[in-house]
This record gives sequence, structure tokens and C-alpha cells, in this order.
Amino acid sequence: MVRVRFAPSPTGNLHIGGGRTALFNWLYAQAKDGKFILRIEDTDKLRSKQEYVDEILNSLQWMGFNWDEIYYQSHRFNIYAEFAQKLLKEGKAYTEKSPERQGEAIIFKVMPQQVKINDLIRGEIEFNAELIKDQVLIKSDGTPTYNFACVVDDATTDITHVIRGDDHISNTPKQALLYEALGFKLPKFAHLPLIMGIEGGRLSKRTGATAISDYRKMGYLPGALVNYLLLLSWAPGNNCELIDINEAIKLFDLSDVNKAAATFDLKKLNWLNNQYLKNEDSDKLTDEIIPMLIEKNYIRKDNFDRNYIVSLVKLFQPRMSVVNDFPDWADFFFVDELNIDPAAAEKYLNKDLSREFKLLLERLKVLQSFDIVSIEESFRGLVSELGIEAKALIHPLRVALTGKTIGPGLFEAMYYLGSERICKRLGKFIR
RNA sequence: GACCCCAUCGUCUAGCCUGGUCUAGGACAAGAGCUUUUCAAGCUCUCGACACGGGUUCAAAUCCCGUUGGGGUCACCA
Repeated sequence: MVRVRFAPSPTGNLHIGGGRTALFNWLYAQAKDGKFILRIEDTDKLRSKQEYVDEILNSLQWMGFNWDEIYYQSHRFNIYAEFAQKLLKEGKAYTEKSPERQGEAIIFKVMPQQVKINDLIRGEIEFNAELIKDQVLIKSDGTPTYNFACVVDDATTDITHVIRGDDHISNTPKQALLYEALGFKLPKFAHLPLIMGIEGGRLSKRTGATAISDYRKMGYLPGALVNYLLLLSWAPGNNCELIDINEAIKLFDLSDVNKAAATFDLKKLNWLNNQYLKNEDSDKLTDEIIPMLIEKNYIRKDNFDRNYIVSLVKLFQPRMSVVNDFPDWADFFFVDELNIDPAAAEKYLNKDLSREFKLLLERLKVLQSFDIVSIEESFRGLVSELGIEAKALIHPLRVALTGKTIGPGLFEAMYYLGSERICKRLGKFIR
């Protein structure tokens, strides 16, 4: 039975790299019908915070990675101490007290030898243990070090595959030596390439958002983000890019993972997000959008027409890049005082349109049915009567009604705006 | 600096293991056009890569070595 784990440290938010490591672990567990285990590495009492634990767990759930078991290292200090004592008794470790510190540290003796690791992604990697210093197991304050706790936990929770970032390669020989000393069976290792920022080096806050929750806040869909992360160092084949996670589960294998580091490209994420947005259920999307509208005071919490908002969401859905585009783009459906873009006004409303607007309003007033087709028909009738091009009036009309030069189709926008608001907004341009 | 990892269009990648089907395929981005009611989407086209040098071989993106470049690790952090 395959048992993999994701072991975040709650000293910060779950970042893109961690999310990707979680994804590959979770995915491998699903592909092999195994278990996905979560381990919170909270040995550092000062830096670990409950709010980060919550944040990490939330982000994982948001991405759809549910865990089968969860452990906290802070609950397992006695286990580490026990194994450290064992090594001490067997003469594989020694104690040391330094003048600057109070307690006594337990330190592992590293014997000179060649250590070979067989990595599922990279093949064989060889290290010379002569270059590795003796390793602290238990610090003088009684807490375990990362490498020691990691080995004890992985071994005692029966982890079969350690799938983690590239940056852990050099920890692997140290850990392998500990496995041997403790008489544990070595798990299989798979080291994932790192995700880099555009400017090279690790993804950092300077080059953009790093936390998974940031992307959630910015309006990315979890499916799109997961799909994007998946494409970083893995490809389903057949030139496929848009892939459902269930489809990926069927196709995924660790041996197909790339070795080279990948650069995080927001533009491609945006494209993917738009693809997902287009296919997203409008009702679900509306559920996410409603709180944003409430927050902006566009609608009142207990008094709004949900169906109306769903219709508006459908209008913008194909053109949104992130969910957060909606409140900005659709503001003209919610505000009383229209905010007109000055540049747009300068371009399209710089001449007197009283006559055209007045004639249009007259025609709209007598419409038997105020529907999209009728609105367009009456508009087309007017422009042909006036002998002008449709777009000569469409653009000014759009700006007068929406305040923008961009947006959904004009007649649809007019329909959802309703005759009352159209009247009011055009009235301001009629002398 | 030492050790380790990596190297195909600007970016993500297919191809590499099992050399010939590769005048290297796709996607994002960029540019042009079509459509048109603006934007987005969609469609068509253009631009664009095997890091370099040696081998091995009839034949190398593919195998080997070196160089260069990039990255990671060297804590009583995780």
C-alpha cells in the first residue's frame, strides 16, 4: 500500500511550491490507490503558529487535497527522544554540551562511506559521507532537528514514498544514514524540480504572489491553479493542456515527472483560468461573486435578486480572466451614479447626441416587449433611418450607459439595465 | 568555495530511456489578419529552440566525456 505524505511547516502560508508538492503527493496516492498523509512540522515553537496551520489546511482543502491521516510533530517529542536514546545506547550517537547553551544535545556520528540514493525521478545519486558533518538529533532545548524528526516520522508512520522538492536532495544522504542506524527500511524517494520566479531563483514575493490563498483571493479557480501546477514539470501527453484532475489521476506516474526546474508564468495561468471560467457553472460562480458584491455595497445582504445576478455573471463569464474582474467590470449594473471613464467620454461623448439619444428613447418607450431582440431591432431601425453606421451610435451609447468602452454586447447590457436606468443615464446627455 | 541537481522556442513542454519516422510537434506570450458592436472568446497565419565543444556511430536533440550556464544544499531553521 502506497503511503505518501505532505509535511508543511506552519511558519508561513502554504506557498505555490508547497501546493505543488502536495499536489504530486496527493495525485500519486490517488493514482496508486494509496493514502495521503499530512504531517505538521511544528517543532519550532517560536515560529509555528496556529493561524498558519489553519491557513495551510484551508488551502489544501480548497485545492481539493483531502488527507487520510494527520500528525503533529509537537505531539510526538517523546517518540523522538526514545529513538535518540536508542542510538545513544548503541553508541551511534553522543551527547555534547556547549558553554553557551544550557542542556545537552544528542549528536549522530556520521561514519565515512558512500551513500547511494535511488531517486524515482532522477535515478541514482551518490554522496560521500566524509563530507557530511555529525548531525544533531536532539537540540539542547530538547526539541528534535528536522532531519531526525522527519526520518522517525516517515518510518513510524509507514511512509513508502517520500515525494518532496529538489531542495531536499542534500538532506537525503543524512536521512538515509539515520534510517540505517535505526534499522528502518528506506522508503523510495522522488525529488520534484523547484518552481522558479521569472527573475530566476526561487519564487519570491517580489515577483508576485506566492501563497496559494493569495491566488484564491485574486479570483483564480482551484481547478485552474491545480491544472497549471500540474503542467509545471509534467505533461499528460497528446499535446493535452487542459486536463481534468480525474483524468490526470489515470495518467500520472512519478517516472514521467520532469527533472528541470520550471518558471512560474502568470500569463499561462490567466489563460487557463479563463478556460475554466468559461466552463464553470454560472450558479457556482455566482455564489462566489455575491459576497464580493455585498462587500462593495453593490447589493444588500438579505435583499437581492439572485437570478438577475446569475444572468449578469453569464454575460461576463466568457471574458473574465479572474473572478475578481466581475465587480469591476459589472459595476454599472449596481451603482446609481455612473463612473464614466474620462478618456472614453472624450472619445465618444464629445459631441451633442441629444437628438440621437432622444429618438432612441422614444423608440424604446413604445416597444411592446423589452427584450434583447426587440431592442436591437429598434436600434437598427433608428440608425438606418438616420443614415448612420451602427457603430457610430453603439460606442457612444455604451459609454453613456456603462461608463466604459469595453464590456458585454450592448443590447444585452441594455436589456439587463432596464428601460428606467437607460432613460435616466441617457437623459443626462439630452439638452 | 565544496558537494549535489539540471540544460529543447521568451515561458511551459512533446520527443530522449529503446539513436534514423525531427527540414524538432503543441500550448502560453508576442505580432498580423478574419469575425465584429467594444472587450474577451474563437479561427487563420507569422516570429521563435535542441547551450557550446569533443567523441561513439553509416546516422545524435536522443548515448558518453568535458566546458559553460542556471539552480539547490552546506544551522542545536524546517
